[in-house]
Amino acid sequence: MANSEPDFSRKKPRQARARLTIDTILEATARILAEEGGEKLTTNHLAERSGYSIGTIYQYFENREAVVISLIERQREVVEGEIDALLEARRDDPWDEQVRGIVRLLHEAFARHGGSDPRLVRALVAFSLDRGLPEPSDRFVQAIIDVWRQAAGEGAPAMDEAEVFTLGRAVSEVLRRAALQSSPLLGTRALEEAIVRLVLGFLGQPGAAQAGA
Amino acid sequence: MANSEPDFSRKKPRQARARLTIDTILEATARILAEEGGEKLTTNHLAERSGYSIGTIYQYFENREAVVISLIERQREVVEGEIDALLEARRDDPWDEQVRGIVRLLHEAFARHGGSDPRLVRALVAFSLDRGLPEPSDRFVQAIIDVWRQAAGEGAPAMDEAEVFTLGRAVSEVLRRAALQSSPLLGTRALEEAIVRLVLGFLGQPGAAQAGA
Amino acid sequence: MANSEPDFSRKKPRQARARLTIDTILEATARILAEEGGEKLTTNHLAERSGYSIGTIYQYFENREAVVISLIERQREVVEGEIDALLEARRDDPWDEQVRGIVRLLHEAFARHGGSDPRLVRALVAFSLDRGLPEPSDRFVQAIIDVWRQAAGEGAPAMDEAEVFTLGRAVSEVLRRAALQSSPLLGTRALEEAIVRLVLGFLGQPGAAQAGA
Amino acid sequence: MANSEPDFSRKKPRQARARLTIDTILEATARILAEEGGEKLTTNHLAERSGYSIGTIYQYFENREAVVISLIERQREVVEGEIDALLEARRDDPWDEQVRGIVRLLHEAFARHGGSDPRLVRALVAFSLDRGLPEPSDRFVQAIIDVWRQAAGEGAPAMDEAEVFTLGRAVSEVLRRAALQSSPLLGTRALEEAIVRLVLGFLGQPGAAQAGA
DNA sequence: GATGAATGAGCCTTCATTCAT
DNA sequence: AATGAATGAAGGCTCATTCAT
Repeated sequence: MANSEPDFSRKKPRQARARLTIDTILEATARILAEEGGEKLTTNHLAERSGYSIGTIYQYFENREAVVISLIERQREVVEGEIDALLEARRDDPWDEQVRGIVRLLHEAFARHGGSDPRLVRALVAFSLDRGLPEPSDRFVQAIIDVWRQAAGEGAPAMDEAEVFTLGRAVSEVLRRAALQSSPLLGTRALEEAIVRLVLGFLGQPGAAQAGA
Repeated sequence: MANSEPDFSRKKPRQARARLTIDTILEATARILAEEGGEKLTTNHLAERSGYSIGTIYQYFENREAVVISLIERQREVVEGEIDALLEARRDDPWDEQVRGIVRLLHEAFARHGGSDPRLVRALVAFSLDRGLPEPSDRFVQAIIDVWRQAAGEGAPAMDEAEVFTLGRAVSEVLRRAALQSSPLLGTRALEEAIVRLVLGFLGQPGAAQAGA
Repeated sequence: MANSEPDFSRKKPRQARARLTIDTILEATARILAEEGGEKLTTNHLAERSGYSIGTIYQYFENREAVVISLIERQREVVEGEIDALLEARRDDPWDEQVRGIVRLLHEAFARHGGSDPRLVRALVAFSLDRGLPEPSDRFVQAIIDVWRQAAGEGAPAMDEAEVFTLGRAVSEVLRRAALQSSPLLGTRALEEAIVRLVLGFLGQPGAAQAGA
Repeated sequence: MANSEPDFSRKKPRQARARLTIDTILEATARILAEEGGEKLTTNHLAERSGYSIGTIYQYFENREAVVISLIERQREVVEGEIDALLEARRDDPWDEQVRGIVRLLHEAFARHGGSDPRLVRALVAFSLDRGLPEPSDRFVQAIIDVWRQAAGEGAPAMDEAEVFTLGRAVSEVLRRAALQSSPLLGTRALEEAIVRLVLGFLGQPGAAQAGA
């Protein structure tokens, strides 16, 4: 025990320090993207704004691209974590209320980031597109569908791939566009209502069993 | 009268030549974007692939960016023209059939371009995002709404801004994502059905008057 | 006689036209130099501002440099012509008055051009320097010395090369600098007096015979 | 105490290295200007001749122009330093001897640089003219005037702006022209005498108090 | 671990000049 | 005589990356 402590404490600070460095660099990256745009994200400039030297950046990231990818992954983790936690809390509401809740959560998440850092969102999306990076998983669509099927009972027809794709993309892309454009609609009750209407209309439409009937 | 012809023909060839040059350059641009990706669109490479010298490119475009913008505008014009023409032809179908028709047209347009040049679409979208360029006008949403309101009669409630935005974005972004990802769903009947379901569900949902009632 | 006329008139218009073209081009050159600076004197820009095409410019001038050299020569001719004419008119004044007159003429010439087109003067001088072009001949120094020697009589000691150089350069460079800097002194009585004092002091100094003594 | 040394030496080498790099680049710049002319001063060529890469040049100079400006400033500092030192040493000579001394110093300075690097002088002057850079301060004129006034006593009339300008320009421009033209007069006793005559004649002329009277 | 001087491929762009019409 | 589309060498400069300290 006494032995493991020193090793641990000797390592911990190092790891903690490394993590701090990485965090600082990623934060500087986000700041540049948000405030100055993707074109200003040069390694030299990143070194300057992060307070670390170029050499240090290359100590932690293989190349410039790796920094951006790392940032994207981190953003994704944060958003997914938020969604999971929020879904957890609403487990007992009636199904359409739960759907509304899910939409609201997503909406709020986008409103939070999109409202403050449209350029960051824009830069990251553009980057993802350009490299063909995968999009954040649509965990929330599955949640909506799960909620709906549970209410509809066993008899509800399965949704095919095209329907899942359509529902998922429709919701997330509407929000994303609003964020990208810094639309004044983002964060309003009206937008939330419209998206809820889109989802409920889709689920309640012929071709899908009437849920809760 | 016969005398004015020579003057005319002396100018005509020049303009025709210029137009040919511009077209060739834009085609080479599209080819590079589609086949090699946005990073390979350097002025030198474009000169090489277009068959013209760098100097010639700069005779017709102010800078590299202007070439891409020009290409985007041209693509937009083509797509909008197609949509207009197609809308014209379906004027007399029943309203939900017309909606289905509009969706199909859009779907086909995306399937055509997206299917063959996903990288081109990707590159152009990424470029548009990065510069904050305006999106192609959503003429088709208005068409859908017009068709629906005509069927619903005078009593149909007006759609608010959020609803128009949501419906328009949902349809176009679902298709765009499918094209960007080169999804195998693109062009399938299943995807078309799912989108139609999305639209009809939205229009038939409480909050909107029941059309055709 | 009747025969030569047609030939003449056929040639005259051509030559006149050519001269007009050349004049127009040179004027445009001077205008660019004066208004936009030497860096803007590109063949394309010159074509644009002169109203002639690039091809036409190359019809009359071997290359871009030749245009500037031609302009410099023309300027020199104009200035020298003015000086000669002015010297002619003062032939009978007393010698120190003649010296004053010569200085005033030079001063006025510089004030006229330098005051209005300091950038043109600057550009032409810089160009001359850069290519090592010869400076406008110092005809006026010789005039001053001639006037002085005539008054001093045969006994006046000859001026050596260094003295001629010094006197000539001193006068012309003081004026040129004033023009180049757009000095507010240029054109003032005070500057004229100071230069006259410089010249008379030089001529009246030991080492030179006292003129008119 | 001994401990502080390492920190110091860790920084020192860096600065020393940077200074060496800058010096080398400036020397290469002067060499190119002197040997090949201003047109050959391209960034690529400078990199080649300095032995550093293009990137290194841009690490220390904002752009090509900044290199030349830096060189001009350095030259100016050197010349002004020489003049100051030389003035200091002659403080006790009689006034006209002091004037002669000052002229000689200037003359020697020009003869030294101008004689060896006429193209360098030419290039730097042309550059200065083109950008409208300020001329090296005329510290020496003030020195001449100070010496003269001290000898003339309190009663000596003040020199007006035009007189100071004329005297200063006359001396420096005569020398500069000689350097620019690589005149064989440069460095000769005859030229020195002629300039001294110019100065003394100016100072002794009516309109200025007779010095030493 | 951290540093930052040095690198250099390669980018975008300019502009004098040619030549077919 | 006049045109101007086309050319392409060459220039200034950026920036991701390396490596000796």
